Amino acid sequence: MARLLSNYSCTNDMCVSTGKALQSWSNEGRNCDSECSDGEEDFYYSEIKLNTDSVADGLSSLSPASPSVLSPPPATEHRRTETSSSTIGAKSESSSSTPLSRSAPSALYLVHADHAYQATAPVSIPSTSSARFTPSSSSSFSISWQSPPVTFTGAPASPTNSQTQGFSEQRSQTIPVLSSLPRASGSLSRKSRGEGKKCRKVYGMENRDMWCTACRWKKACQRFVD
DNA sequence: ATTGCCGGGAT
DNA sequence: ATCCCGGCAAT
Repeated sequence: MARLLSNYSCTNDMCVSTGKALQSWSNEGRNCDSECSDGEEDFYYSEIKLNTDSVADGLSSLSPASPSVLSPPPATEHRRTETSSSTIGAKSESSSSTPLSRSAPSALYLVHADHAYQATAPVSIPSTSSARFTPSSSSSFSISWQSPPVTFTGAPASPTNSQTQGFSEQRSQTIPVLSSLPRASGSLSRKSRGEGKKCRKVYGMENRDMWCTACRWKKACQRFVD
């Protein structure tokens, strides 16, 4: 984590802020929370689908120098561009959008991490894709997360086609179900506290910048609501 | 030891 | 209002 931070903030000289490296980092990560809180999931999901394919492709052909596929500038740009439009806009932009960033190890690492989470979390949702997207094969990359975040929320009635559906849709479906039936299962209701995995567990400490706002603030998680 | 989150503090 | 952490309970 330490190295991550150091790489992260000081990679470009945008860490002008004195000791607030960590903070600026987390903020920089994604600030579109107020507006994207809802579209957030959507955004992720779509990106994921796309990335999954890209990754797969990249893996199969994996050219030594094909960042265009593995680390699509748009994706990265998406997250950072807006943020910096106020003060460090010029700075960060120039440093992050320049070809240099692509060759910069830190940048690469960063991108990898991003993809890792993006690819893993959602990827584990579908059961079919996992067949060809085995963890072992992905290990060649840098993905090493826990598997399936999703789950039993709809376990009893899992058959729901929550595969192609939008994330938000899936949720709206899941919630009602959850509130209407599973609450009473005596055997299964043995979880008094941490119901499912929350942002922290799913994304991990190193990706703190993609937790839901509440989780970042140590408040009750609002993404994986119980 | 880790995780989720209340209560409270800082801006 | 936004952002974060100390510290606790539950695990």
